[in-house]
Amino acid sequence: MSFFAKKVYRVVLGIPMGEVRTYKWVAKKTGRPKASRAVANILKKNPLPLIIPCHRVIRKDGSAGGYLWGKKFKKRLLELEKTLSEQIF
DNA sequence: ATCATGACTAATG
DNA sequence: CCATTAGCCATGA
Repeated sequence: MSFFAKKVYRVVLGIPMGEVRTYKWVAKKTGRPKASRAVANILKKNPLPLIIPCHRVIRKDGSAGGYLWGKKFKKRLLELEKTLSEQIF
């Protein structure tokens, strides 16, 4: 576990349910504004797929981006979280 | 140190 | 939607 990776996970863990952030946004929070690609690398290797909400990190252009279990599942999960968070809060 | 990889970004076609 | 080009950077071999 590198220092950079820990910061990435910590930042991603802080993304609220029903909301999304971009790889670039996460990169900037880690202090490396141009390391969006490196952020993607870290998330791909993330040790806790179900705990770390890496599905809330999407592309700058709005598309889902990649996902361990497929981008289409990623989109559905995001919509589910959005509707659920609206009902709960 | 060097090299390849990739869940990126931006621009272009 | 797809493909290419160039820039970018942590990671692992």
